[in-house]
Amino acid sequence: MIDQDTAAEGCRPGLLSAPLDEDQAAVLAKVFKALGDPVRLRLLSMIASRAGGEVCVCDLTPAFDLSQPTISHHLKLLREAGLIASERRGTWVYYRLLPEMTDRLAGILTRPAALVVPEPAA
Amino acid sequence: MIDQDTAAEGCRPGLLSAPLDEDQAAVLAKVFKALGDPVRLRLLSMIASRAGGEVCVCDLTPAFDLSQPTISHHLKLLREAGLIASERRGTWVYYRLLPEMTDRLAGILTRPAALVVPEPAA
DNA sequence: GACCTATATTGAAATCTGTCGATACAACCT
DNA sequence: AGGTTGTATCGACAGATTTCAATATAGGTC
Repeated sequence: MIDQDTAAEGCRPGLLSAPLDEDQAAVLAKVFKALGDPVRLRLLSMIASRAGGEVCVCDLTPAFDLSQPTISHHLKLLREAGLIASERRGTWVYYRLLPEMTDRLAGILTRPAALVVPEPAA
Repeated sequence: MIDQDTAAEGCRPGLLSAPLDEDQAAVLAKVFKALGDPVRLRLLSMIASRAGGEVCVCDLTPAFDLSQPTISHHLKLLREAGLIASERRGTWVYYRLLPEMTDRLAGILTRPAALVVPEPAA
């Protein structure tokens, strides 16, 4: 499980403005690795784009040509990466996006404004 | 090598607004997989944050406790993911960021504005 | 309790990935 | 041409990842 507060310490300069140290790189790599699989990307997008903000596992599993344990495994990896959270209600388990993590990744991949236009204005 | 134009087709709704289809997921997963390694993340951030926009491989290799072929392999994966490009000048090879790809990823991970505040304003 | 359904965990097989040493290639310099 | 240096490719190996079938667990119903 990835600690939300250490995934990109403090001021978070981002990937693109300063070299990452080894610890930052190790934590970030786990999150990107979780995104580095087509099944998990589709699961995440199905969860994130669902209107109510929640999806039942029972709606996710049949969308793939994969066994139920395999889907469960991928969901676990997304959960351990801090990208989604789950809640059991009765027999069913519902997953929802943790937007803090995707927001953080988006920020990390965003160029500092000063670098977007490399030409000095004259 | 990932084609820049198919990495996220046309209007690019992003991960978070609509379910990805299998093809989009496969292409995107390759890019995220390239980011899913601490060595490659550090390489990318060293390249992206370098003032002149370019880094010589000869400056990258000694920054790691890894063999020269290993660094070369990681650079190749980042290149094939469309994240960086290389140019040979004389004996040395220089790598630079392709900001189109990181921009695209940042966009894909950014929530549509309508979803940022899920509470309707009353 | 016994039974059923939904989800998670376990254990094993096949494949993929990160790493290295050895070697090839490219460009420069005598 | 021959030698030296920087970078890429090859082949091999250890460890990780993806997947499944089998089983376990949680919660519901009868």
